[in-house]
Amino acid sequence: MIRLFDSVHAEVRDLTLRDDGRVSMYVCGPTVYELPHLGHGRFTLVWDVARRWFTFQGLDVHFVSNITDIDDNIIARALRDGVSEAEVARVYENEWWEAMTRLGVARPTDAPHATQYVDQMVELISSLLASGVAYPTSDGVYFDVSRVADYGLLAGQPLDSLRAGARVEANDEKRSPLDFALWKNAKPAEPSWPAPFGDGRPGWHTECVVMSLGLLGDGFDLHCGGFDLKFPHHENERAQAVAAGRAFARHWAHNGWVMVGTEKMSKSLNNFTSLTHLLEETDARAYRLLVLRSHYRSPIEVTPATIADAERALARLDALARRFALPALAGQSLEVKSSFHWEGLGQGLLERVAAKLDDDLDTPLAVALLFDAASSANSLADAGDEDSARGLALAVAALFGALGLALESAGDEVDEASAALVRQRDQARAQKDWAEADRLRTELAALGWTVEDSESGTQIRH
RNA sequence: GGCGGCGUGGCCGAGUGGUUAGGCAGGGGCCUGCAAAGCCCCGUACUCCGGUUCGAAUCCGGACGCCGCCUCCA
Repeated sequence: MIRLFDSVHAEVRDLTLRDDGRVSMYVCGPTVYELPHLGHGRFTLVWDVARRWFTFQGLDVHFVSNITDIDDNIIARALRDGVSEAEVARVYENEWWEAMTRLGVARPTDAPHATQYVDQMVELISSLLASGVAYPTSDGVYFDVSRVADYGLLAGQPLDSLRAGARVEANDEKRSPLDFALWKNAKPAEPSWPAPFGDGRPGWHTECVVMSLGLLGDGFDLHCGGFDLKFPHHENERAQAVAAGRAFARHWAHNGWVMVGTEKMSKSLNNFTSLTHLLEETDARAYRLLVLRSHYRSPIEVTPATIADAERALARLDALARRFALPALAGQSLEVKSSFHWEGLGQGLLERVAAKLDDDLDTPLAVALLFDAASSANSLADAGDEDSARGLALAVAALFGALGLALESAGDEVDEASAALVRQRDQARAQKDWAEADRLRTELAALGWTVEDSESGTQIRH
């Protein structure tokens, strides 16, 4: 049984599924109007890991994550850049998938676009208007939060105290400052869609509720996203579903944010670092390992120092992969437990790691166990027990693969000039000409190579 | 103001009422022609003040500090 912290109940509880053996999960995706930042990288990695783990454990996962391709920010960006909204969305959606590919985040089963669900949004809004839960104003259609009895469930506060702290500016036509826009009336030169209650475009909260219910159906299993979406976004999604008489998510899970120093990385603080930029200069696996080494609900700091730390830890794992010539795993493919052979030490490792991951995705402890196992594998091999060592190392690679982290056993490509130096060095060493051997090592080092001697001769890597 | 989270050794970062988290960096050793990689050993930490307990970093109370949500945000 997989257990997960549920944001509504504020405790770890069993992940009970609507359909046995199948998980339906929705993760709020990006609004595509700029390059993805580190926070996007965090949440996609966290939920990619969750999805991969569920899959590894034999569950059939239906993973939906949307692309919001119409919204205020996109319109503003289009105006600034002098291009169409569709063009802004196209450009930044491409950047998004490019970054996801580099991060090794597997494609969602479905990645719906908001603009392709407008008809269903109009339908929902019409029904909410008909039942009196929604009301029109001069600039759009709003949702009356007082009509949902348990509004505030996700916020963990009753409506009154939420209202008391409301920072939204007063709007005479809104019945409550917490009421939110379901539909924004068309403005000149802005994209709009026809609707019986007036041409316009959908509000953000309406997009996600329609897409999640549309693709996963009523009472789907798990709704995920960053903590900052818990309220008001997820609260408002849920409110619409409840008002429409539809069962919404059975479980809610939220991930911690990325910190910049002591502050949260966020739009309003304008302190975000582009994920695209990070991936241009570092091994994307380092970010994944950094994410895996802290709990998904804790905040993390992503800085050159923490990334470098992760890169050095990664080097240790790659060295293990080279030593045992472990197969490359992960990438876009999702691993499944049953496709590996588990026995002996590997079986024991699997059981211990699985116990941690099944318990609220405790990746930091799982990773600690895997590093321990890596040391054991090396130790066993040093002691001459190659079979046990290799079995354990294979299990380590399989489990990292399950989490989407591919260990690299392939050496770097060696150019002919460097290869010639390697041959010369082997010759010098065979003749015990240590001075020449050391000279050649220095020469290789100057070309950026780290030299390692082995039974099969000089090996070099970057 | 309401609600929630956090404060761990040089750094990152877990965790349980009593026994080594793990990684990085550092020191010593083994291995090596010398290295690299690997292995072994080493730090005895938990904001502060009370309390509960045979025993608390881990439970309770308080103080201090920090952060988040109640606008947009992953």
